Amino acid sequence: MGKLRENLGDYDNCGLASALEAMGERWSFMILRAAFNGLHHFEEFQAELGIARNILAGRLARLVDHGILERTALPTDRRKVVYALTEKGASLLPAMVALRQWGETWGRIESSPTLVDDRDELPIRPVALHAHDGRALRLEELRWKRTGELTELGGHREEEA
Amino acid sequence: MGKLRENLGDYDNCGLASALEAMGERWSFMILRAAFNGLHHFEEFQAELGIARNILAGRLARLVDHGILERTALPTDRRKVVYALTEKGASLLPAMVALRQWGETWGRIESSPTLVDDRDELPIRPVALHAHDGRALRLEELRWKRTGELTELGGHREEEA
DNA sequence: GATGTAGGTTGCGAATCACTACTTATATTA
DNA sequence: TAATATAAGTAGTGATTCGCAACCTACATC
Repeated sequence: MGKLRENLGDYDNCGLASALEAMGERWSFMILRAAFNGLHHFEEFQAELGIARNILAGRLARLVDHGILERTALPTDRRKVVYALTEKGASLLPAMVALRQWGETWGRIESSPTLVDDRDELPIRPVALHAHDGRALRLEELRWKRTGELTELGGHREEEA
Repeated sequence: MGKLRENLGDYDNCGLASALEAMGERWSFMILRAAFNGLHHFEEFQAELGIARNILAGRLARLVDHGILERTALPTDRRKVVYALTEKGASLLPAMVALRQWGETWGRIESSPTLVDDRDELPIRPVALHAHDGRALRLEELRWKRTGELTELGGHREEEA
């Protein structure tokens, strides 16, 4: 078996590291969740999450820096600042929901509100991986394709004894 | 070891907070990614990620505590320890891939290897949210349903000025 | 003008991270 | 068998970040 692997920790080449660079800090995902739930103001986030104010200020600034939130001063009340999800921020929804579903499935979560389709109020499907034709894919059915080479994913490598 | 920090909110008994409790620390997702890529040993993780040894030891112990990795001593070489993904750990794949895809889409990632269907080597679909019948859902088509009540998601609240 | 509100910043102790050296147990080699 | 190498950690040490509370500034309201 080839020893070809991805170069982990290489920020230039790894989307996961890049995502974590923006979202990997403590509270970032909870802030995003609050934003998805319609919160827009510093004091709202602070009250809802119970996060320390300096930490919240730092996180919001970072999320704005990364283009996940957009910061706008409200013209009707110049004290107020609106933090709104950008398209980039909103596109984190599948990742966030996948994480949330995982937590619900495996954690001791009692009764969380469920994400439902607005049209029929039926719960959405669990987030899963799908082939180009829509088939659901399991771990064993996946590979990395790296410009001509193939690497097994999730497989066991022999111990070189 | 364990939780010296306060828990993230207990935000509505939220699955997201629960997931972050297990996976929210620095390096956890990168370790998981390495595990998905077939790494099994302490030294492999350490060399690949360049993470400090004490931090790695702590993270691995935590992931084992949370049932994401399973720790087994290798009988053929009693120095070696195998860290393997559990079912719970493996079920983080959609969340991880969603994060990764987001990072690839929005970051300045050059050329990552692509996840492909093992059967036809075609790239998998971007992770997305789907209704019970398989329709793709956008943010505007979603609501929280909370045992009887409905909460708008992503909507604007009125400024109570 | 006085008071309240929104969105921060500052200081400081506690907790965590990261770098390096050390340890312990096992395996391999001479 | 002794010497050396390997695997998986621990321990000591600073640097960094977190979290709490108090404070500050601009604006709005009374």
